[in-house]
Amino acid sequence: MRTSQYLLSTLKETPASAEVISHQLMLRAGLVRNLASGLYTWLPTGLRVLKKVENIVREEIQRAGGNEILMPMVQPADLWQESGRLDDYGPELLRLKDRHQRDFILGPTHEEVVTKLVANELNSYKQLPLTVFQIQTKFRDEIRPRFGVMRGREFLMKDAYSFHLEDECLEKTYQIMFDAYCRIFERLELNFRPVIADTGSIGGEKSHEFHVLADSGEDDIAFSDASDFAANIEKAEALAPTGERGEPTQDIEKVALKLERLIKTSELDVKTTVKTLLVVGTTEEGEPEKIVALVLRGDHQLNEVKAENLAQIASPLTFATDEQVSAIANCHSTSLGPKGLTVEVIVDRSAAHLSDFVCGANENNHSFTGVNWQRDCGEINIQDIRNVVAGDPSPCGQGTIEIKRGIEVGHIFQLGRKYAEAMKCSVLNEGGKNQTLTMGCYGIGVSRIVAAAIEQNHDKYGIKWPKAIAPFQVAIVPMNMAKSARVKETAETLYESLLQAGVEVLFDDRKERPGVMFADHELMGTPLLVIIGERNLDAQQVELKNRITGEKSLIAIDDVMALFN
RNA sequence: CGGGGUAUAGCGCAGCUUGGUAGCGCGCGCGUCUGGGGGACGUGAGGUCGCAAGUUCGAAUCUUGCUACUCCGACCA
Repeated sequence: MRTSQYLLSTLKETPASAEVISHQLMLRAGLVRNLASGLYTWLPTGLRVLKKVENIVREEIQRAGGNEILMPMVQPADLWQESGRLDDYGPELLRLKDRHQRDFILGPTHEEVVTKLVANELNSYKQLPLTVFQIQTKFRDEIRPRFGVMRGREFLMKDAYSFHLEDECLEKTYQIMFDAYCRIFERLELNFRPVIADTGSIGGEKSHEFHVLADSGEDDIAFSDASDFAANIEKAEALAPTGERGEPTQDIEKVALKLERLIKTSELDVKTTVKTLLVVGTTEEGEPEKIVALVLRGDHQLNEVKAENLAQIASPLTFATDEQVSAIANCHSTSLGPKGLTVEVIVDRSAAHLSDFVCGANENNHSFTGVNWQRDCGEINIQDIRNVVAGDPSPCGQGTIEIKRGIEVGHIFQLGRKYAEAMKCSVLNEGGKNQTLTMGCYGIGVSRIVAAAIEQNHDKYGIKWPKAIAPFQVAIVPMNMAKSARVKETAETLYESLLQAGVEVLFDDRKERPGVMFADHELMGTPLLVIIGERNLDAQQVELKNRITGEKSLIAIDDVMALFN
């Protein structure tokens, strides 16, 4: 490709709307342009990268036994009614009507369609196991699109689905996919970690997320410093403190200060206090709303996913209103404490291990000191409801927890029979009886990977693409070609040879000054520049510059082609 | 959806407080010089100041309403 024919579209200045580095560089290097919130046009350079990522994903999923298919993006709402997700999925699901007023949705994922397909196509256990996948545009009406293509509303996703008669077989395919995912991210040269994950709205039993480590990531990942253990903080278990809880040594005493003031004004260690949160509990139909108290050590944070997963607590997690708080405790939420509450009290393991602790007194601006669970608070339910923090013992039993930020680029699930049952997806088994299938599903955010790769590979000059996904392998940068017939001829000849050899080459044939060309190619992250100038032509040499290492070297013109064999 | 911010040329911004000829830098066109790191000089093109209504002799500027974008929280590949 010649730059004179190419939509280069680089920007010297950073657009004000871009916050994270990958978004800034994607705009500056001319990879994408914004159309509306969360919607992006891919320009030639961006599309080249996107296609390369897509192809690596495709190759590895095919190698893992996947059959590529393509399902419609527009799906009948009936299908989602059948699986029960039409109501469950919420406003993220974009709903639309056709000219006959029939209800449709824009596909955020394809469990329904694929399960229906397989239910129709497969009759016998002999056809199992089966894995199908597609690489296709998804639409999710995100509450807050941000960070460019990192969280767009429309995005390119690889979604694979596997079908099995028995769970053991699903386990095997799950492992094959897990390995395929590792190979994909290794080929992309990304610094990634598979982590134990919550299954979220897709549902199911076992799940791993694949995270690219980057400070701009939106998830917290908990790692062990001594083993392979890694989990999304949503799912990382906080172990109960070891040893026996201390015996009460103090009498309970009321202090005329709220907890917050007490911590600020005295030597009181926040780790000897507990905080109490009131949330909405689950109720049977017709019952009045129920409130549940959650108690955590003062320095710990509530893990909302863990709380939601408890049977007593309504999902999504909802905090009690000020009115509900005063109805139950006759005080502000800042003076709540577990002693004397009439609602169910769920206490985090660490809070439950305290003795002689300090808490709110359920009376405005008053606290208790010297409180003890058994003696003062009666029946409590002990659960793991907090976020792990750096320094906690790892739940795997080895080492301590470290926390890093990650970008979720892949997620694999063992779905089990949830969708197969709802969509009546079954085959005849060896005994000639109908048997419902069990399923796995495996997603990769293809467009998000492009942004994640930039987050991990850039410097002050621009993008430093991993080799496998650079938009061009090499750029030819002639010095003052307009004035030097020799430079022009050398550049043209080399360009033709590279094209012949099937090398992805960008020939910068613009009448630009060298600085402009260098800046553009460094911004775009082309891994190798071949610089052709009068200076070296007498010796029949050209200069090579490596974008990643910054190394420059001279090489004989005749040896350039050998670099690409 | 809640809470902030912004909207003036392709991009980055000033002007608005105190109403009166729409500006700067980059980019873009043309010309000359220059030619190994976003060069210089000259000369041009490009804007119904987000939209609508109001106040006023007069609105980018004041008032009201709307819309879009964006940042912080809940959702997720």
